[in-house]
This record gives sequence, structure tokens and C-alpha cells, in this order.
Amino acid sequence: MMWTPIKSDSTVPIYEQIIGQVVGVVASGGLKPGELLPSVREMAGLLLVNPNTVARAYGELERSGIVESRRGTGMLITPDAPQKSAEMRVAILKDRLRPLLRDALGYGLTASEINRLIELELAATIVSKNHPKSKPANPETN
Amino acid sequence: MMWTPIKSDSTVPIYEQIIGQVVGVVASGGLKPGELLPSVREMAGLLLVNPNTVARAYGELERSGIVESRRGTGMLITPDAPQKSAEMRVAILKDRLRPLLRDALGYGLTASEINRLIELELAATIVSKNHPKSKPANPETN
DNA sequence: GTCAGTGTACTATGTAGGTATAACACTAGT
DNA sequence: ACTAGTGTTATACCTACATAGTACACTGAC
Repeated sequence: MMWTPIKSDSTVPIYEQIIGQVVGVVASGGLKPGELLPSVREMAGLLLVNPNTVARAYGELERSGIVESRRGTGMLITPDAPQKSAEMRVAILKDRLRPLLRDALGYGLTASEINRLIELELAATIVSKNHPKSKPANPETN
Repeated sequence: MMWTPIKSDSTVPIYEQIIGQVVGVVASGGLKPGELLPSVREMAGLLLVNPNTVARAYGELERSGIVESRRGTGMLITPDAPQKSAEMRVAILKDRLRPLLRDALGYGLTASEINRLIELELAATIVSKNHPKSKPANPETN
């Protein structure tokens, strides 16, 4: 449903990618407090990833207070998960953004050049997201 | 002189950081065609890194045509290194930018929210670069 | 020729992330 | 009680990255 495949070639560890996805879904209201995360094994099947890796991600989410472990039941979304997720979502992006911008400046690019580059790439990303292929008569391919 | 320390905690491999630094320096004119890169061992000393790691970075730079190996002499900057470096500099940034932007969109943020976030962070980065002593106002350390 | 300084190559070791597999502890539904 | 499905933990193995140390091939200056 709302989970996107893992990128194995990414330099970002898989368990961090999973954390990011959960944080994103919770922050944008896809999962609400009181609801359950997909089980460790189910999520592993959905993302084609090892259950251990999912368990590690879930463990860190619990330590962040976004989720609460219910042995024998599942991982419960906490009441303040939306707020914490919204904060963490921005924090994660900033943490990834900071070294990138630092390097861009180190490469001798100006701030306006960097901003222009980013806006172009962002526009391109949005376009490629809305045009997965040519227009198919298949409205429900989510 | 112009080389900045390696970030060991980065998810970006050290040899890729070195490649990025060389590309940045060459692209911005810090080193010109016909000049020599610091020797493997010297660079390793400057960056506090293992010579093997530097050698690997240099090897990839040679395969990219930015540098030419002169056994017994050093690594020579090629005539078309500036042009290739300028291209590669942008390519490296785009490659790092693309997954970040896709995730940001996946988190449910709008394009304008993302652009605003980036501009703020970029401004903060510039400030902290020009005022190494004062700390940027960072309300959240979590 | 000698020698210091180049790039290059190899082996061994350590760490982090991921996988594979299996066991264990617990809960809910029947 | 039984059972299926939860989270949790442990062991072994693999790969990429990095380090450490050593050795080799070559060049230029003396």
C-alpha cells in the first residue's frame, strides 16, 4: 500500500531507510496513534529485506518514542508519534542536507548556483514521479 | 593548503570524499593542467588517512581521465581535467541530491516546503562557515 | 650507480551492514 | 490447552570499506 521498495545501492543503510519511511508515513497521517505497524516479518516481505533489519529499525523507532512494543501484538503508534515524526522528518532531511551543501560550497559553487541546481533537480524529480511511463489506462497502479 | 579533513562518520566512503575534493579543487582552478597532485603518501598524511585509500581514489580519478599516472613522478592533471571536473562536480551533487529529494517528497512535503527548507539550511551553512566561532542557532538537538 | 621519492600491488586484520536461520517469550483467538 | 502470530535474541556467514605493513617497479637528481 504505502511502502516503497528499498534501494540496495544507496549509501544510506537499509534500516535507516525503513526508519525514514515509517517517520514519513506517520508524519503525513498515513498511520495514526493506536494503529499497528506491519509486523516485522510482514514488513520484511513487503520490502524484500531481512526480518532482522526491520527489527533493528523498529527498535530504534521505539527508542525514539514513535512506536511502543507490544509483545505478541505488534508495534503500536504512540499518541505523540505524529508530532515527533514531523520533527524527526525535518531533522533527517537536514542531517542529510548539511554535508551535501557544505561540499557544494567547497566545490566553489555559489549559493545561487546551488539553489538553482536544486530547484531544477527537484522539478525533474517531480516530473519523473508523475510520469512513470506513458499514460496507461490503468488508474489504480499505486 | 586547500584540503579539508575527512569526515569518518559520513556514510560517504572516504575514497569518494577524496575524489570529490580533487574534483572540486580542479574545477575551481586550484590545480591546473600540468601540475601534480600531492603524492599518495603526502595526501594520506594531510588527510590522516591510509595511503591505500588515497591510491584507490587516485585510481578512479585516472579512469575518469582527470589525472594521468606518471610512475616515479606523480599524478599529472590532464589538459581536459577542468572541463571534466566541472561536469563531474555537478553530476556528483545531482547523484546525492536525487534520492534526498525523492525521500523528501515521499515524506509528504511539498516542493515549496522543500525549497524553503534547503534555502534556510544553505544560509545557515554559509553563516557557520564565515563565523567559525559563533554557533548557529539550532533550537533542536533532540 | 645510488638513493629518495614516485605509483602499484599484495596479504592480513578489523568493523559495519546485511543476510540466513533458528530459537525463545509473549498475546490473542479459538 | 492449543495454536498462530507477535516481538526479541543469538549465532554464523558474507561483503564493502578502511587500516597496517610490506614489497615491488619506476623516475629523476645527485
